Amino acid sequence: MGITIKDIAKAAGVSYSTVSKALNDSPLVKKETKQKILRVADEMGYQPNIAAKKLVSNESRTIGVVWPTVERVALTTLAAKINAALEQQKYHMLLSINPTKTAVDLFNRFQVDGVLVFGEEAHEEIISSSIPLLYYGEPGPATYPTIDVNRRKAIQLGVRHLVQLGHSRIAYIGDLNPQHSNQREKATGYTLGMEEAGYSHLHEAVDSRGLSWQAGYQAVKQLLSKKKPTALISASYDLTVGIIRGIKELHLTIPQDISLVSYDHIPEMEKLDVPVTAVGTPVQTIATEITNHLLQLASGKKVPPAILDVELFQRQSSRSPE
DNA sequence: GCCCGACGACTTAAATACAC
DNA sequence: GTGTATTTAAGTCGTCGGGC
Repeated sequence: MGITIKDIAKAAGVSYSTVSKALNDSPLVKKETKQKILRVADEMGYQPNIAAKKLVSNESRTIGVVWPTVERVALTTLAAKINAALEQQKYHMLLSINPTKTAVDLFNRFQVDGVLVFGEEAHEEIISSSIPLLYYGEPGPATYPTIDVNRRKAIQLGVRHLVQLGHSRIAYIGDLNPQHSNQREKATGYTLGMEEAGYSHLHEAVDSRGLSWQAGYQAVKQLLSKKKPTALISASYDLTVGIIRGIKELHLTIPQDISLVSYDHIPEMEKLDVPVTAVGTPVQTIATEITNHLLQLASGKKVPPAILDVELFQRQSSRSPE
């Protein structure tokens, strides 16, 4: 059993009602008394009991997040930003790495105020929840709202950028599994971008069969053993890490021998061996939008589906072909 | 199956203590 | 007597276990 306001009341020599008021910054408690109570609470390591608060306020100020993988850097960055945004609103975040249905059931039992589902894979199970759910990425059941990045437009932007630089032999490396609709969107963006530029005949999409750095490494080796594109578009940050490694091992340089544009608009792109041109929605914007949506859902409001606009952030990895 | 009490945090109204 | 600070008591919330 942890420290309760009754323990603090006893230690501070006041009633628990006064402790409650002091902890909630009530003007009905004298400044000196309030400071003393806060000091005692701090010394005793007091942490409010979320379950008890929920009984009174009917809100836990906690958001559950169904976490698909701990391996993807872009998602880890996004989760950290969401956590920071929720903290600013005095909310807490709980992560579950259980399968979606198990995690949602668990969060229902914990009575969190809302649940964010990272839809990285197709949702075959029908999830039912009395708590508001928000899906990011892969859409969930039609009854729940979805927020996503315009992935198709992002990759199209990348193709346009490379075409404007003078590239025509532009290849794409990404997960081409038709069951993953958000990955399919990126591949469609590539196809449309190539069509728009009149380069359909140069279309070269390589299935990385996953989004890990290893997948990117294997895919780029496979591609460059047969073809010699002047530019590459990668479908994710992790793939990009593997692609850079593969290109380096083949004694090619970025961007002199091959230009590179990557999906995932995250600050980590700046820190790679070669700072990489990125397309997508800035991760901070995604985090802010997701947080706003979650808090609206938690307060009982309805939110429409949202598709976030994208941008291109040019760095050293892309330039005109030599 | 129904009722009741307990759990912890919180609110509120009423009562009390104390200084001026 | 008045005003301020604090205490007391009661009630609320959802869930669970125990007693009848």
